[in-house]
Amino acid sequence: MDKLSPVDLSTLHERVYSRLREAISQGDFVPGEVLTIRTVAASLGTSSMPVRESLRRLVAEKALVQLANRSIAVAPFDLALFGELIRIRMAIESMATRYAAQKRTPELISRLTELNERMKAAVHDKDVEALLDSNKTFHFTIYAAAEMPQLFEIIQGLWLRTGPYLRAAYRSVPGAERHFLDGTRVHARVIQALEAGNAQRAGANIALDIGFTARRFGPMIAQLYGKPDESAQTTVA
Amino acid sequence: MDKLSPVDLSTLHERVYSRLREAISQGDFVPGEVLTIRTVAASLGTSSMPVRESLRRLVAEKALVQLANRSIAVAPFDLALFGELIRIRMAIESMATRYAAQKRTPELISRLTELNERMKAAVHDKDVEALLDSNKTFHFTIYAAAEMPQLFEIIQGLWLRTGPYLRAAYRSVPGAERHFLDGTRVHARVIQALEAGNAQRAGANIALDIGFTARRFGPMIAQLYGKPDESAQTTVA
DNA sequence: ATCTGTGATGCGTGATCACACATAAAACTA
DNA sequence: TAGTTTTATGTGTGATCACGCATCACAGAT
Repeated sequence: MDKLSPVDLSTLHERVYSRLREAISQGDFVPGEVLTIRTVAASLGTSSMPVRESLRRLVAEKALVQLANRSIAVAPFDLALFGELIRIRMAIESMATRYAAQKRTPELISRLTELNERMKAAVHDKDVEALLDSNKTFHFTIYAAAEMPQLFEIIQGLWLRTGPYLRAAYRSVPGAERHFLDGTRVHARVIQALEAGNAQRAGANIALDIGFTARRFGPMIAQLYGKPDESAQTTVA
Repeated sequence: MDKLSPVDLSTLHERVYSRLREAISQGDFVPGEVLTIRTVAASLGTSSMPVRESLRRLVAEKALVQLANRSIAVAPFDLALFGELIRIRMAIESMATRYAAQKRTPELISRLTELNERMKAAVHDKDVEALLDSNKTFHFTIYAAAEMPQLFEIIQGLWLRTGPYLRAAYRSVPGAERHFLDGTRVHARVIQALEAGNAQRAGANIALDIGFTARRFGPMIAQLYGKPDESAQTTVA
């Protein structure tokens, strides 16, 4: 009687959480959009209880923010905050890369080169979604190799907060693929440094990768999703 | 008509959250202890609803863990995890210190020297509680000076997870004050480096401070709170 | 024309309940 | 007596409801 595959025994609020997290991560919501419990519950076909807990968890992870009204909204874009997060990401992700360099294996190198090839192909095909996915996978493959689960989760939290903006920018900037052609070159240098066991150079290039894309798309994001006053300033200036 | 001070408009689950967080941070619970919703609710005089949300938030912040049974417990001590958190703390907090060095002011230097004097006095008085508080305040005064709120909150999260163990160790190790005599000396070097604007040296000394205390008390914690198998291994070895 | 009180509506918050599952004590069988 | 089944207790989960607060539109007053 072992014909039965194991049933999904996750709780409802876990599934709701995953769905919401995925949606936020992919930039499906516009920054600042208010999420009401009842509405989300209705559209997901559940009661409000699981939605409440999911929203509160996402607020704790700072993917969502709680307004003074006590309503919950997608984190609005803030250029200063974005800049700080990028600086933190540069420091933390290059640290993870340095650790990964110490634990490198031939398998890691070959997997990374393969992922970078896939990314080049996505650039050629102008397939934005595949591009973003291969880029993300490339980075997280390195961070996983560091074998520091806590650090890995911190990085995941940071991607959850910066990812949506970058995805939105990529999608709306015409010819954004060109930028990633340079990205694959930086990735190649990362692979090279990892293979040589040069932790410093590998980490520096990861930081370069992050900082470069942020500088390239940051102002674009501010224009897309900036607060009224910010965009007003931009328009005036 | 400005005689009226603003009333407290926090929600119940926020207050419950604060209470629990404070209790965890001070090591009032023993690692691994199971917290049942109904029990906590009863002892706090509320219904289960605010407790549920607080517990879930603390799980999201990894101060508590969710067991396979779905019950929620205080995070048990795990030496490998503790070691990783310390390594992360060394990297991140020294980074924050380097940023603080760039934004140093005379007021910061004088406040830090004052805090360090208070810490010396606590060592002399063998006042463990005052010792821990002045130490924590010293560190966070530096991190606040970096003016990177997101980084500050990440560090707070890391202290929430390593703090309880260290506090417990300090309290149970006889003559733990002696260790902090060395701590004040390291702190003095941090102040010196900050005053001189030597970001690298300031950061390195903060890392030294963290790593040193962790190495000093880590094994002690393992013996106090380690899992049965771990402590058995320790006893055998 | 501007400001202010009033009502309606929608939402978050917290209490309560029914249910399912886990654990362990108790009863039963071999 | 040892192993197995049954029962009982307790706990998390999710649904539902009552309440209070925030927001907005509208009407009346200044």
